[in-house]
Amino acid sequence: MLNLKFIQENKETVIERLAVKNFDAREPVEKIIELDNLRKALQQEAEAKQAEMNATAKEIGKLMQTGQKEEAEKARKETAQLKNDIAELNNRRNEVGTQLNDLLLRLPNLPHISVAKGKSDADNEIVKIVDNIPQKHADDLPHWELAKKYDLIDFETGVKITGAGFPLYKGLGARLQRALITFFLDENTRAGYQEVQPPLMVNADSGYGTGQLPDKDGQMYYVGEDHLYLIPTAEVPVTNIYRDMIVEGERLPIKNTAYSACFRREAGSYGKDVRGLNRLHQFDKVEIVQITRPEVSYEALDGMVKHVESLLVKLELPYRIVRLCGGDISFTSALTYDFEVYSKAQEKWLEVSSVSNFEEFQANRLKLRFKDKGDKKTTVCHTLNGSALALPRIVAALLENNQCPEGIRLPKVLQAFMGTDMIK
RNA sequence: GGAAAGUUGGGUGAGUGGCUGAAACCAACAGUUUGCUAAACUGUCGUACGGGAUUAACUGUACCGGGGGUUCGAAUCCCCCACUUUCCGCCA
Repeated sequence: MLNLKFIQENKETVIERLAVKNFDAREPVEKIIELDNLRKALQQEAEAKQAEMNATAKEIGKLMQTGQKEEAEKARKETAQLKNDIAELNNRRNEVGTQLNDLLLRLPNLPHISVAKGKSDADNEIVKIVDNIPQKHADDLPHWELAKKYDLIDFETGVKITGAGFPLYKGLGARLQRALITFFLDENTRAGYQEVQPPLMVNADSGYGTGQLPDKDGQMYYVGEDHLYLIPTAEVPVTNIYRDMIVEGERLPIKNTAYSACFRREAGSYGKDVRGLNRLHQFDKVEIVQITRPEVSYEALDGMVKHVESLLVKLELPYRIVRLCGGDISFTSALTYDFEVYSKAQEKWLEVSSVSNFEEFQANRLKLRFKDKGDKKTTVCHTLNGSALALPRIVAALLENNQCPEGIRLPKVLQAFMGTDMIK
């Protein structure tokens, strides 16, 4: 959520910058300013009357105590009109406040100044691409066939148990999941991220805190009976650890990493790129989250990008780093780098990580601020997160790229976890 | 699923209608004292939204789980809801 004062003072900038995200903000922004001004006026009027009311009430109290019943009675009668006025003013203010808040919640984050306008992922800028892109051989198999051949993943049984998009991992396939999760968590911990294991369901407050609600309502699985949402990413519970907090400045930056299963309904995204592991309703991911002082958040973002890159290097996967254009960047993000790995048999780039700086956007909703020792003022933090990494497409690329006549070679860093250097 | 108790400031915890934005203690911060440490003492010590010239002093209002009500006046009384804890039941 954008800061109201900022919108007031930078109306045109807000509209221009949101246009980069292909979001026409003129109408909502003007409405927001109008409502905010109205709210202030109503507040001032109501508070002035309330102050008068409070003073009268105090007086009545004194009169009663000193036994001046008649005077008290007289004063009491005078409060009736005030009371009505205040009630009416407050009603109007609440109405205005609700409308205002609703508009604010639906306004996307401003893209960083460096973000280019663009329509879709076709306009993203490739900032780095490695040069060892593998060539497809005629007899290369896509990962879903390799998974079957080596009995690693059973999609059909997943369908039987639950439905499409819920694969059953088996044998070395299951072990590979465990190996990757452990590897990622170990690497992230070594890089200074404290490991946490969060709940897999969250309440609505948490959903609003990180911006999934109301924007992504309908994309999350909802457990109606208990009003809980299955998390689409560990970002949600982990970032919400710090909701409604004023942290000590010296604790920053806060760095957390968490493994979680992730659940996504993916409503409306059928038809394309859904084969095998490319798109699932349930998948495993290890996430990294940072909470920083505003002035260093872009440094932190660079650090996270470097870190994620190091994971891909260690896994010996061909990758590229993409800087998202305005049209492809998410509702909540100011700047996002996507990591994609090349999957040889599909001859396709697969997104495996998205590393974003949300600046104040989430922190405003979360009411996440910090205060330095001896300082009176609180400052809103910046929040960032990234996948490090999402498993399914990593697995897809590992299987496809490392297939050879003898089986599937495993990168060195996974061999100890897997107990073998080759899936046969 | 059944029953009971509870939800107050960073923590513990007092407070059953006006003098309570909230005692006391602890923690924290600043200072005095001190050869150093410790102790002692003094002071400061919530947040949000307004006003004040958008950075001050100062000042208004709100906030004691959330929402509504009674009242001139509510942390305190009433209603609804959420959550937490404990006991019983069930169960990994």
